[in-house]
Amino acid sequence: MTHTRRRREFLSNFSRERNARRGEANPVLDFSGESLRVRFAPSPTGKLHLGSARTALLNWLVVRREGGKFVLRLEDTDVVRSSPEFEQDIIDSLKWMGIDWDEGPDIGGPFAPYRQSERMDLYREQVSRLLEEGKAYRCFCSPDELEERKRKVVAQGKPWRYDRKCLEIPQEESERLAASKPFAIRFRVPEGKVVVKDLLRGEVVVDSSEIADFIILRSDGRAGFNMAVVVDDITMKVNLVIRGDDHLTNAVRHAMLFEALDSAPPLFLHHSLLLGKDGAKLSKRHAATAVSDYRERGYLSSALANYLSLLSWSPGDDREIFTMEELVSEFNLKRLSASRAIFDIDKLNWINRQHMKKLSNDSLAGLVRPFIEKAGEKELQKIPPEKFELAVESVREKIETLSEAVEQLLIYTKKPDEITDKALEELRKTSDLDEVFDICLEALRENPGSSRDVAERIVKGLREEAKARGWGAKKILWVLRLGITGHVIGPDLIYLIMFWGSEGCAERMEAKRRIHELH
RNA sequence: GCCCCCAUCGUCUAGUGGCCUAGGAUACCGGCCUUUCAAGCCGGAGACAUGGAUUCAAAUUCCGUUGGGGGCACCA
Repeated sequence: MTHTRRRREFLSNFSRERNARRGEANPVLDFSGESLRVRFAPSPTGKLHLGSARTALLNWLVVRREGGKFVLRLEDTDVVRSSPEFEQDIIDSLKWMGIDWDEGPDIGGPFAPYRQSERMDLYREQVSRLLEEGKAYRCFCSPDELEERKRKVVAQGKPWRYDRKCLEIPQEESERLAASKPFAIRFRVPEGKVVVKDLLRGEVVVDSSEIADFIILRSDGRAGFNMAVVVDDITMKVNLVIRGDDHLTNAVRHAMLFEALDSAPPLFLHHSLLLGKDGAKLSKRHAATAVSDYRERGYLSSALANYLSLLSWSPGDDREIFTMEELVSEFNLKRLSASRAIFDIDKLNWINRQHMKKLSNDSLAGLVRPFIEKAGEKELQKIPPEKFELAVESVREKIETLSEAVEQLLIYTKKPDEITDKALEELRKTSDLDEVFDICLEALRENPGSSRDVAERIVKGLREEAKARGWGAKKILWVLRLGITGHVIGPDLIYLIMFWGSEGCAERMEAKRRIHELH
């Protein structure tokens, strides 16, 4: 595991260097008195993706653990694909997950605005500066021309990279042409090796000849992504950039831009990407990808965050279930792994179950209720609160998500005489059916009420009755279940009796016996 | 194609040269429990990609190979 070694060496060098300067110790990160500033910068071109949520969570955990500020910045320069609805989804989803920010488009902050679309002048200013300093140049090649030249090069089997045609244009001519011809501005990539300091991967060295002169200002006057990001990270004083692996090569461009703008680059951490079962970047063809999808499906936010945190990270012991608070105190960058992470819904389901287990019946019932309303189950909504809580308690062990509770609870809305074919069949093949029915009804009538005691007494009594007759307990209890619910599966008998009361259960059994002629 | 990143059970991971006949979790299979479905408990199967090198000793260090991923846009 090369990465482990490199990361640890780098981390220890990093802290040693800093600590020596300050003369004090900090276990992981130390910015020489500057406070930590991290950012999460999604582009509102879709709902908050699980992978982005993981990035946001990583940033949040680090900053809440180490102290510092968390900045939310919207990278909405793509006017066509960006939309306010997606922006809202991102904000709602982050909040739902328990991720909060100290500065952002909704709450402002000392470096506002926090939407790139509102910062264009700032970018143009810096682009002009680069242009004046000869670190950038105008490119008059039209998209069609570029396409044409690219096609020719590719046809010869050579890799295409911008050919610097416009770099040859003399300064005066460039300025003259600028008045009459549309142009974009490209960054003039300097020669030499570029080093990206990455907390996870050590120092990544790339020769700048690998990088083409990229666009920093489009011909329509909008700044390019790389330029906007760098100007923002400088002006917002971001000193740690945690983002996906897919930006590692961009980091090389960014490092060059920081240098060109006379700014120290932040420290980077490029985490591995979230992948689907087949190993490709997680996308809709693998599973639902939006955080809001999981919210709607009845996952607990704490479970989703817990699961996401466990990809590429472990506490170093066998513990796996953490609340958000526990994650903040346990999370440590030193234990983050650089290897890939495949999304596994089974594990998420299990973790969700573990989180639901920790909830009281009362809280769980409260969380289930909205799912019933959304499902439009009127009958379930009519159940009075105490009964509802009881009903939820009776199904909680059976469900993996909150929404699954709805279908499980439906058993409590069945009419007294309703029965499934399967249940009828089971009853009809029971020997001494009439007698067993009578035994059940008698036990129910002799113990009126709906308390747990009553329910337990009834079931216990029926067990003894079966034993006395030399039957298995199943012979009687199976009929009791089918008689009360009309279904072959369902909650524990104790709960059924408590829910309907022994009188109610007796009525339900009689209704079925009469209407379906069970003898 | 070029550049970069990654590589332990199907999946998530523990593992920093001897505690490793590789540990845990999940999923899977079997058993127990049991009125059903679950849950729970017990057990089983299941991995160091590969070839070299260093070393008394390598999952762990180094090099090559293979495989996977990402990037190479007037997208972000």
